[in-house]
Amino acid sequence: MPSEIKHRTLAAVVVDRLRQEILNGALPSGTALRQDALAAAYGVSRIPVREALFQLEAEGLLQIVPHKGAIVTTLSQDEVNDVFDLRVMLEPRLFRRSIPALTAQDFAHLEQIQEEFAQAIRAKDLLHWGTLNAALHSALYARARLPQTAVIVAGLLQKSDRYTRVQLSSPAAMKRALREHAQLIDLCKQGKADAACELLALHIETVRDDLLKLLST
Amino acid sequence: MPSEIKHRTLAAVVVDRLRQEILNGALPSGTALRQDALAAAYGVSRIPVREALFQLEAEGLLQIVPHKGAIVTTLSQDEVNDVFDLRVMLEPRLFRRSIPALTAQDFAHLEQIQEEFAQAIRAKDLLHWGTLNAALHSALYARARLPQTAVIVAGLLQKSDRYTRVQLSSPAAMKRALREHAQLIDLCKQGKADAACELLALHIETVRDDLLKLLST
DNA sequence: CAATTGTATATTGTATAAAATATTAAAGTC
DNA sequence: GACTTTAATATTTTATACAATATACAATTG
Repeated sequence: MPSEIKHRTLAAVVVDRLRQEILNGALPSGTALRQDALAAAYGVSRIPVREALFQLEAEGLLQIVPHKGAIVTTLSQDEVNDVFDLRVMLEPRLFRRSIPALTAQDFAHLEQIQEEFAQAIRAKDLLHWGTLNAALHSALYARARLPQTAVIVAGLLQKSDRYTRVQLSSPAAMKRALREHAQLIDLCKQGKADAACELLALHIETVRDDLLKLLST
Repeated sequence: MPSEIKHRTLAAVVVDRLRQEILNGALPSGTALRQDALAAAYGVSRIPVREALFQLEAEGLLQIVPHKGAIVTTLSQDEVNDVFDLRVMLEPRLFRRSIPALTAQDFAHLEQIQEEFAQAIRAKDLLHWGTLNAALHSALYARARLPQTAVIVAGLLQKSDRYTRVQLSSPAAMKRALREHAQLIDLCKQGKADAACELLALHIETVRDDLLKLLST
């Protein structure tokens, strides 16, 4: 049964696969997840499936009702607004503390993500686009040394990702994000923290507005 | 089985009891939790214990290392600062949206918590003090209709509670909190949102400063 | 003697099976 | 016919048993 080389726990493997399917939209909002079916699909018993479900509930992707089951959650328009408002508040705070401490290695990492980003756009690979977007934002905040905030923002990025990757497939929007990310990195290198943070807030609000425009139609 | 009146799932019962013990300080930071021992102590099998551990890890109270075990986490002084900074940013936002929508029933609930609060102070019952403090803050934000923020703040309140209830046992600090809570409720009733939010931020910062003073000595 | 390798033990991770609970359908009563 | 009760079924929850992994320590080798 062990198909992979890595010795991670099965529960962790199931978490990753289930999360991927939810974020992809393969398991849309409202889908009821039956432990038996998931266990059979992944070729494991129900114990690691249960543990995966609990973790994903903690991440906010599912809601578990005792003795009834797990369903994939949905975010209302108000909740989407809430998520992006929080991002506008929290991400610049991380960014400002991170900028002066970013190393050459960090910038190399950022450039690498940007490269993959551009490739994903060329290949119209919108599945990975969301993940890369979250990775780039996280990389910008790598040196913030605010672990509590970082964990919260990582969760918000994931929730955003779930919507942007499904809705925001327009090449124009993706290219604009790429351009703005490049500007953010440039401003970092120049140490222009104020301008960078201001642009970051605008960047997040731009994505939010694009998303809300699509959701309202 | 020391089961309660209601038949919740055993995992949920274990979660509550373990969390209580961690917040109380009965299980101090760094304590290694062995599944077998916990199962024996609570008279259940290891399955609900495991699920409880996973949930508490998601809450940030434990860290689980695969195949090694779970240990009770600790918060550095920087992390405590981070938590309180987040509270200062997020709680007034909830408060402002909640104030105009608070009902007479909400105020009755607040008064009730205040009464229990005062009783806890008189009885020097500092174990419940932290829980009541979190309950009162949450009640202030009951009508904010920002579910994502509410979940995050609830987590922050719990993390704060873990420290304030152990360290901040001074009757003077508790009485000051009681007085400031009363002022907050009064300002709400008068609809003075700006003043209320300003006082709330000061209130949180006051608790933070008291706590840091104790931690530094 | 230092380092490494092998073995014993303890602990966690997973599978299988039994118990508890909710849902559905049918039967009976008014 | 509508409503309640009750049996049947499906699903979740928990317990027990087994497998995998890590840790500690002894044994071996250079």
